[in-house]
Amino acid sequence: MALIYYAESIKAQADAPTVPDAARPEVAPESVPEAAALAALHNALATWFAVNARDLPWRAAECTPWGVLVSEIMLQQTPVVRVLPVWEEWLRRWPEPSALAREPAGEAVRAWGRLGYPRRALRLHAAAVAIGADHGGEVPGTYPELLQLPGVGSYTAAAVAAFAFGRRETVVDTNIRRVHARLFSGAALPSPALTAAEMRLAANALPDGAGPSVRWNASVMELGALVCTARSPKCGQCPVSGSCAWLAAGEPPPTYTPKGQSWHGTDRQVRGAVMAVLRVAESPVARELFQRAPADLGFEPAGIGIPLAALHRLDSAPEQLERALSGLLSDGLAELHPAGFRLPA
DNA sequence: GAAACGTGGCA
DNA sequence: TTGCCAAGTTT
Repeated sequence: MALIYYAESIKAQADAPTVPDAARPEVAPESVPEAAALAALHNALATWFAVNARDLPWRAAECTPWGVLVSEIMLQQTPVVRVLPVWEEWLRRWPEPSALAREPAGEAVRAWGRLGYPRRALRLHAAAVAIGADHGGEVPGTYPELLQLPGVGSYTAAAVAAFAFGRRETVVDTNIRRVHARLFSGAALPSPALTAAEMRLAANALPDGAGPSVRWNASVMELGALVCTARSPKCGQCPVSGSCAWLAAGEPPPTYTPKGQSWHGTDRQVRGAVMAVLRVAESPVARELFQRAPADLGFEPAGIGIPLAALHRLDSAPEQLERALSGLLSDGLAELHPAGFRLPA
């Protein structure tokens, strides 16, 4: 499968600068290497990427911008291996934005399956509707246009403009942040929140020219995913370990401890369990079914079964269930039908 | 700027 | 087993 990043004819060649000169600080806390050393890094990673890049379907030359957009939304906070089968099914079922826009939003949520953060499915559906209304059914190709779409933030807008349209953009995701932190800044991990200094650093590291910049963005991201990983990085396999500030500094430990996301016993867990029920339910689910164990009902609710039992094993307090249900309603992930709760129709 | 938002695999 | 972590966005 040919990767788009090697194609001679990148779809667009826009070279808009991503950071205005006025935004640059007098002194950057960390900076990229001088031009010759930076060019050597560009070449080293391009060579490494040509050999080691994963053969992902959204990187294929024949993948449409819509396919890239769907992949980028699905990949937000979600590992590649879990996205792959769902992405294939979505693109088979909805090969273009208009196909998805014609469906009820609830179908998008149902097809989202267990990818997590189901509001992404809702927003992707809304994005498909907006693409039909504002862009003639074609995924827009510029950063500001993409940024207007629901569920598309600064990372996704830059990624789609770069990887689907071949534009020179400052793409900064968690992988790129980590590689930059180690390679340029000598830190084990990036700061908890993305800073303006990081964006300047990333913009300064970008090679000139659309094609090289796309290749650089993709290869740094891939290096972070495969080699320069958060835990136990494989520095022995790293093509730029000789230039790594973190290695040169003796691999200092992180200067902060990330706060873990709590899960057990949270409203979030209850929301997830309720959504698991609604996704498999064949008809609206009465509130009573959420509150009483299936065994106590004296019958097996049609087409629900195991997810409902899982919900009851949580044994959440009534007010917690209530918070979850009302939250899902206000988020548009569920709606209240006379017969009970269901996915949005 | 902090907090909320799913899910499952791995150490 | 518990906690970390994964191609972030929104409020």
